[in-house]
Formats: sequence, structure tokens, C-alpha cells
Amino acid sequence: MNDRSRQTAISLSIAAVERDTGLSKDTLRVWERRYGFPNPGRDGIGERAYSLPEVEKLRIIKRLLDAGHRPGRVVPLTLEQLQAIADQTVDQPRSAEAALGLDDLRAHIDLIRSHDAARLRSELTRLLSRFGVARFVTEVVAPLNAAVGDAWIRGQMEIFEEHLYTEAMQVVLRAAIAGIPDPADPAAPRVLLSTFPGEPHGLGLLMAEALLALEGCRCVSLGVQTPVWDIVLGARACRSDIVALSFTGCMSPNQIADGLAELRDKLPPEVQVWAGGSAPVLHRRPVPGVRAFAGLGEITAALNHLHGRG
Amino acid sequence: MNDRSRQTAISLSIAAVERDTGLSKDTLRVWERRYGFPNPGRDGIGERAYSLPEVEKLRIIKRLLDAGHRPGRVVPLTLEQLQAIADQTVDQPRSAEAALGLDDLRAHIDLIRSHDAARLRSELTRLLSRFGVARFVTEVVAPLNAAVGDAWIRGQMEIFEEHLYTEAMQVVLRAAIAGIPDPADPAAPRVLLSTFPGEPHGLGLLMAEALLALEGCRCVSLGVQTPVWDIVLGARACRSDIVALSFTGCMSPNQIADGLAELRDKLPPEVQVWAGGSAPVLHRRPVPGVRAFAGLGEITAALNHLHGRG
DNA sequence: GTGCCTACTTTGTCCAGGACACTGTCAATC
DNA sequence: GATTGACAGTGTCCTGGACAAAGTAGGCAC
Repeated sequence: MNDRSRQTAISLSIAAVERDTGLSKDTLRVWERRYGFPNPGRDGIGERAYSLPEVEKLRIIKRLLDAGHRPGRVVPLTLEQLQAIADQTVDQPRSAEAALGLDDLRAHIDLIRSHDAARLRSELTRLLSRFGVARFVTEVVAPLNAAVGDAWIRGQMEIFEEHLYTEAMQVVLRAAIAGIPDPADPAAPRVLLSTFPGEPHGLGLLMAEALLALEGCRCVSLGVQTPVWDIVLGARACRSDIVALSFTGCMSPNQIADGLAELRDKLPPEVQVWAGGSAPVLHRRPVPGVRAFAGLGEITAALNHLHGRG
Repeated sequence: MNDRSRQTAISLSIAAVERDTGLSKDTLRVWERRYGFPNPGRDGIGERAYSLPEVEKLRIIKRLLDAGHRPGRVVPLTLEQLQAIADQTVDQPRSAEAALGLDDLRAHIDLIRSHDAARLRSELTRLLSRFGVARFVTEVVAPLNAAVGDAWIRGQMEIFEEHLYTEAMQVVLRAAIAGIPDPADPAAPRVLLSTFPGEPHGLGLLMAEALLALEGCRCVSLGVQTPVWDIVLGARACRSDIVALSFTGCMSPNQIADGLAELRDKLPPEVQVWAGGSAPVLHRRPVPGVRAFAGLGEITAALNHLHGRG
């Protein structure tokens, strides 16, 4: 119910582990029953108390799960075996299309970890000016996000450093969006942007908003964590043609799939639903009537297609 | 596990209700057991299927809970009784120091409810230009926030409308902050801004950041929901002189008090802790070593005091 | 080998009902 | 009037069982 006593850097409650790993309480308990891991001690009250290494291991497992591995195969493994699999599980070959080389990427991670917010912001602004909005979003922000996420999973980045990065990037992206003029065409597609409850990351929305605005769309963002029913109300109120959602690995695959199905069901059929982001479930389990975006580049293509037809 | 079959706009699974109301599955089940409400039917599998009116009532109840009411008193009530309570829940009379009269306030609420995001944004920008940053923040944003919160409690505003307002205001405030030059003085106070986990509202942070930057502070924001320990790490990394937190009614009073006490304990004594926002507990139960701000006007006074001493 | 149908296994979520620590309330006492 | 103690209200955690959906493997026709 609270976590005052135990956050003395020694153990975490099941609720805290759920927050930090994205694995539900039910899942944590059933894994314990079936696989014997995690195997948390108990605090004075008899409630589960997870150790820090245990949570670390759970985070790695969660990442492997997101990458497509199955629990039965990875949960019983040792830390070393997991590390080996994680290293050999080649992440999507980003930086292939990145304007930043691997060294540049590393340099920017180091810049984040130097905690100089002003310099980070100005460096990002410099890159924005250099590449322009579209290339900045697709070839700088996207690979940087991936690199930051990677460093975070590996325990090489503190939460506050990730917050620092997110805030700096948000400032730069919002400035970029503010510089894009509203479309003059009254027939410009109207796009509503948001995320589902449980998905707190807003950078993906800003990236999409920037690209969509650049393509002449009329964007309205609801920010993050809007209940499904309110997204429906918002789309109706704004007479949106497209509802665009963003997903990361934070939400469980079932939440994503169920939410999308429900949204699709409650939205008028003429309103399109677009789903993008780094959550692999979008492509592993497609939802009928929902267009899943594998990359930011698809946005332009999809809009062209829209114009061609409509 | 899924709700593909039954979601034909007639009922929702317990997971969907949790997502849309913010009430946990455990809470929903225990209310059913104790109060007899909600009283969902069962689908073919034997799982709870919540009706739409039921969910609507749950959302109203959740609002009243956030406003400070107790479950035992509101859950058993009828819809009419709930509405009556919501209407009579009257907040303290503000707008005493507002640049906007009550009629203006109402007009802006109506503007939000007209769902014209572009017009709302430009109207707010107009007010910003007219009053300047400081008066805009204290005499426009603060009363508007309160008015929106009020309308929300009374059920006169949908969640998506509140999101629409927050996003528009965020755009305007961030633009205002971006227009304030960095302080030239190397001895300018360094302020770290954030909120605790559980506090998702970031407008207060932006308001404080605007005023602080205006007074010549070097602000670094971590955004919302930073764990206490990471705030400590961030303050150390940024060599902050002041840590500023923002609170609304979202967090439970003891979460706030405990969090502040812990933060104060883990932070070096020379680092000041400032706490502001609309949470009443800040003044009802002061934490030693933490400065509680009753209003935004105090920020200027506190900084003057700081300069006088340091 | 390729495609398809059918059993089997895995896996996450749901359910019931019990327990208990934490919080707020209200009355009795200092 | 403030403080203390008893008591009820409340959310979260627990155990252990169940099951639908997704994934896997075997069998068979071509």
C-alpha cells in the first residue's frame, strides 16, 4: 500500500516492481509459482519484497519478451545466459538510416550524462537547424530515443538522466512544431493525437505531430494517457479524419491490442486509426481496421495514399 | 483475457474499466462485494461485463473521490444524488486577484468546450502578449486552471476537454519560457523542477519555471513523476540550489508529506526545498525544512529574500 | 518441401474470499 | 480546547484455482 519503509535501497514491493518493469502483479505471482523466479523474500507483514538484482533481471526478461522471446524459455535462465541472448538479439538495425553515426550517438548519450541541460538543448537545436524538421525527427530523434532506451534497460542511465533528455527534446520538438504554419487548405486532414492510459511517453506523439504538420495536416494533440472513451469523444468533437496513437514497451501487449480493438469499434468507420511506436505487438498481432506503422517514414506514404484516394 | 467478442458497445471488461476510470481491478471487485455497486453482468465466460451507464457512474464517483469524498458515502448513492453533491462541492472563492473577471473566465471555459484548439491557443497567446509573462501566469493561468478543475469536479467538462486545455496552455507557456533569455549572472540560483510519482500534472511546473526564469534563475526541469531518489541525484548532478516541487489534489496527503520528508532528508541541507500547488496538505501539515508556497506571488518574495541573504 | 488441419502446451488474466495495515472519525479524558 | 484510544472504513496484498487465446508440433494430402 505504501513504499516508505522498503525503498531504503534494499527491496521493492510488488506494486513498485509492476511500475518499474511493466509486468503485472498477476504475472509476477504466476511466474513465481510456475518457474520459481522471481523468488522474493517477505517483509515483516508477509508481503513480497523484491531485491534489486531480481528487478534488474526482470527488466532484461521484459525486454527479451518484447523482442519476441517466450517466457518459458527465458525466465528460468541465469543472468549470464540472458545477457548473452540479449546481446545476440540484434535490435532492429537502426542507425542504418541514421544521420548520426554510432560514435555520434555515443557522444550524445555522453552529453546527456554530463547533465548540462542548456548545452544538450542547444546541441539538439543545432541538429534541428542542420537537418531540417523531417530528417531531424527520423534520423536524429528516433535513433537517439532508441539509444537512450537501450542504455536505460542496461542500467547505464539513471531515471533523472532520461527525464533530462526527454524534457530537452520536448522543448526542441515543440519549438520546431510551433514554427510550422497552420495549413491553409480547409480540406487538410484533421489528425487527433494521444496515447492510452498506461503509456506516459509523449515524445513519439511530438515526433508524429511534427511530421504530420509538415505534411500539411491539421493536428490536435490530447497529450498522453487519454482514456479510450475520451479519445472517441475528442475525435467526434474535433471532427478528426485520423486518430494517431503512439506506443512504447511500457504497456502490455494485451492492453494495446484490446484498447485498439475497442477504439476501432467505438469510432465511426470513416475515421482512420493509426498506431505507431516501438511496441512490437503492433506488427505481431495486427488489429483489423487499425493501420500499424513500422517507421516514421510510413507517415508520408500513408498521407500520399490518403490524398490519392480522397 | 480479451474483450473482442463482447465490446459491441454494450459492455466493458474489468481491464477496460480499470483503464478508463483509474480504479484498480481489486477496488472494483471489493466495491461490488461491499457496496453492491458496481453490479456488472457476466459474459459467456463468466467474467464481469460492465455496462456503459455503470462506467459513467464510476467515473463520476472517481471524480468525487479525487475531490476528497469517501467511498462509503458516495458509492451507494444514486446518479442524481451524486450530481447534487458534485454541484454543491464548492471550492474556495478565488479570482480575487484575477485579471480575468468571472464572465471572462466563463467565456474561456466555453472556448475550451467549443473544441477549437487553434483558436484557444491564439486567444491564450493574445492574453500572454497583453499581460506579459508574470501577470499572465499569476492572473490568467492560475484562475483558469482553478476554473477548469472546478468544471471538471462538477462534471461539466470531459477529460478530453481538460487534455485539450492542458496541451494548449502547455504550448503557450513553453513558448513564453523559450522567449526568456538565459541568465548572464553565473551566480544565478539554480533551480531543479519536478513532481513526485503519482502527480501527472505539469502545468504548475511550467508556471513556476516561467516565473523563476523571469527572476533570473537558471531552471532545469525534469518533467513530471520523478522518483524521490532521482530528484536527489538530479539536484546533485545539476548542483541545484533549490528543488521546486508542484502538487495538485491527485496525490494522497501522506504521499506528499512522506515524500517531502524523505526528499528533505536525503538532500544536502544547503539545498532548499520549495513546494507549491493546490494541494491543501502543504499548509495543513508543514514539513520541517520545506518551504510551502501559498501562491505564485511568493516566489518573487522568496527569491528576494534569498538574494538578501546570499 | 509446402500447405493445412488438429491436438497439445504455454501463458496471461480473471475469479473468490480472506487478511491486514493504514487512515479517518468520534468520543472520552487530560 | 487539545490529545489519546477505540473503532470502523478502505485499498492492496495473499492463495490457489480456472480457462481462453496464442503458440507449437504432429500428421497427412499434394
